[in-house]
Amino acid sequence: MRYDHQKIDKKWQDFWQESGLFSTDEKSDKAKFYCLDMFPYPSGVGLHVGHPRGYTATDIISRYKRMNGYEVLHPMGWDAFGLPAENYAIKNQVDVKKATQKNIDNFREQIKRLGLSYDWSRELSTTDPEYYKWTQWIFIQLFKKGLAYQSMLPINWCPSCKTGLANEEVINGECERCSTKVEKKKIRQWVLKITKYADRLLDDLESLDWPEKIKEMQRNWIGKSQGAEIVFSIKNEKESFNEKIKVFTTRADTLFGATFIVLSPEHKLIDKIKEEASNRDEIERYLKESQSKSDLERTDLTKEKSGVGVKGFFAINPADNSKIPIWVADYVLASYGHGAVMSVPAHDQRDYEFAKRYNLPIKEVVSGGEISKEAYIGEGELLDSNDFSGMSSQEARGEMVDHLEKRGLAQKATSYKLRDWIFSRQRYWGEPIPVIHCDNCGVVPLNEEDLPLKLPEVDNYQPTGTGESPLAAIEEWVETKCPKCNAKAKRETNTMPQWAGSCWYYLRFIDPRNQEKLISSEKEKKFMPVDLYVGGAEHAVLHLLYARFWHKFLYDIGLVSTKEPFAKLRNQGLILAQGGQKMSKSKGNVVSPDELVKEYGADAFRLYEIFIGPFEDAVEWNPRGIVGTRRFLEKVYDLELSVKKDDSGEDKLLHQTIKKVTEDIERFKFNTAISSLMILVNHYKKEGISRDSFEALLKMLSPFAPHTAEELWQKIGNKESIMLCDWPKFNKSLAEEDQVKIIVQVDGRLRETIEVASDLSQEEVKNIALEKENVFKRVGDKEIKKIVFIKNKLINFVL
RNA sequence: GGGCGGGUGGCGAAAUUGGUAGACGCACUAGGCUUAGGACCUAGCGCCGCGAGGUGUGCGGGUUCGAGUCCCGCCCCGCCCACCA
Repeated sequence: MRYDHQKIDKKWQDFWQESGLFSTDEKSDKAKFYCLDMFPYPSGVGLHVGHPRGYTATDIISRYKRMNGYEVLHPMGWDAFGLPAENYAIKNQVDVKKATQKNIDNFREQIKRLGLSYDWSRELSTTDPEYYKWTQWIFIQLFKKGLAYQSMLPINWCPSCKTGLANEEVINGECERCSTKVEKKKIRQWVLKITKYADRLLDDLESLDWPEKIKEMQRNWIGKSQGAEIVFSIKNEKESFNEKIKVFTTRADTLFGATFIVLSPEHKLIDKIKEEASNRDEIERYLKESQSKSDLERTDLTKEKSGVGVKGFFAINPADNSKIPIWVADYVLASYGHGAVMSVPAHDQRDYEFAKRYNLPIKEVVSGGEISKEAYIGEGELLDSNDFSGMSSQEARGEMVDHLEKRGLAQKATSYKLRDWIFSRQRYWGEPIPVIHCDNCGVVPLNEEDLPLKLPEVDNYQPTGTGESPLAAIEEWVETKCPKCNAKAKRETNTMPQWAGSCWYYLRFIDPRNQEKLISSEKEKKFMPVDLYVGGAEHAVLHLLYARFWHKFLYDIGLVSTKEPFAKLRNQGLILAQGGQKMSKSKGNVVSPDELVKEYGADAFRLYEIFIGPFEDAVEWNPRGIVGTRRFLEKVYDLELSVKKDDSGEDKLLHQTIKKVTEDIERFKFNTAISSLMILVNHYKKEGISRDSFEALLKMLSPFAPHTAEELWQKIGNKESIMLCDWPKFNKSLAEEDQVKIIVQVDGRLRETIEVASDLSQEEVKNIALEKENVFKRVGDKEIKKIVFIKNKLINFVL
């Protein structure tokens, strides 16, 4: 075998490492290009074939951009805090830190064997105290600005992981990691006020070159709706009790149809009225029942809605002062709006179902539906609504609020689905939250010069399950002095969630060893924003929203100069196991790159990773597929033996290929770029190749298959790395065809193709075409009604 | 239920503005080379048909000289969200 990939891979990987060709020159005056991968969580399983799909893409772009004269920043690091490492360590009785380091070392080796052009001098890990020092620093700034606060909250609690979870980590009522049913638990939590940034997070999406799908997911997650708050008075029969509650609605126009009020079981008013309600026991029973339900059960749409009426009390509908009943039902969420709704069964499907079940009145106030069958949620003309009757529902939406606003009973309001970010975890393996609880001073942040607050060594990472982190058991760490008054005080024992470190790592890559600051503003200005960010779509509302939030905060405190961190985002599609299943450790169908790289070489592997299908589509891994890209590389390798000494003039296909490959790289269409390189190589194999063409071919190949390209580049006598070459330019006139194939159709059906000089006129083409047997025998002496002619493409005789 | 994708050979897939459907690759078939081949070379490879030819991009209709591509109606699959008032 001439093409000894093992030797070649090693030779060039060593060369690149020593040459420093991948390191970014911060002082360069070239235009910068910041090309970033979502850094991996270094799991114990190691790399699987899904990771390198994105890494290969960014590597192609990075190498391509360097050849186009850019100073490229292309770093790699490790998102290494988090539950899996901790769980693994508990299970296998090993040291988390050591286990994590081992995983990192393994990942790094695996990645290096792929010949990816990372600037390894910038490598970082979120678990390094020199790194998390600044994560903690950011937390302190958030705290100082009032954006980090404590709250006793019924939080999502995973009884298996024994920790609180963010809303985003709860999937269908189950823990994202271990699929245990999530429970509600009230504990003290640190919360970040991401809701303060809701509007900016929403509005600035417009400016981003991101997949529309991801932007839409973020919009939905933020879930802004414009509507109104309407005030309902709550009274008892004797009218000795008089309170007011607010409800949020997007359909103020249907107010005359509000026939009852529904409170969520957690609503504050319930405590005040249940004692006096004549069916107190019934209410208590219902509250208990819904409290014991998990989120999963409460939101199960297939189940009938349940609720209980509050007897002895009623609400006043401010539209017509009618008395309407009050109900408690857990289909109303405490966490949205004001935790209470005005129920308009005629025009809301949920209220409709509820009213049907409990025989509550259904009053139609918007025309256009068939209320006997289902709720009508569309627009129409108002009915039965006093002065508003006859008005269009759209118009009434605003008018109704204006009208009530004069009496202080309503106002325009905006509601969001986005909740504040529950930021503390009752676990060990995360960044310690750098605050101290002092009896005199309250919560006091650490002095910045005392950062990093290092994680103490422990023997036991078992979560306590009491809502306290394992750190709470380390007395000598917990007991400390207040930075303000020097009295005895206790450290916060909660840690930050996994997402913390990934919220700002892209900044640290720009200035990774800065001891004084998180990032020098000079360097930040030079390299931000990230020009291209590539990773999986599964981070659409987690990492990508959190990072944008932190970035905007850092912008507000003057640390960064751009409003958004990631200018352009692309998602790689999943690589599925054979059979279309997701690859996972538990299914045992994870394909590792190691053996493939060993058997076929890094370049064949890289090529197959992106030749397999469109970059953003999910594809099934076909273990045979790599054979094709391997054969292609062997063909290229053998071409070197037949390179002709003399240059044989114009090479049209070469220039067409340069054009095609260049455009395809820019458009992320790597699969078709490779296919056109294959066509070119097949052509040369038959026709022979000149030295100039071979050099151009190698340059084009070098971002995709860098080891092979370097080796052949050297073999034909070049001294310097091919990386230092300019990207080949195509000659426009050469890239155009001077002979074209023209389709000849009769009545729209293909009858002949003719090859003629380009740019012939209709008349010339017509005459040539009509001489062809397949054409004239069909045309015969029939009348040609019309000729459709498209230059260089087609002529169609319509009879 | 809502949002976003998608449906093209045995398989992964190509196909700027409507203009040769199936490029490129895998698998397969035949022949060659060979002590041997899971290597290589040559040819073939949507379906029906010996052939001319017909037919063909989820299904049904439409626009057009011409539709994978545009319009109307339906079916199916994937992902994400989901009692958000």
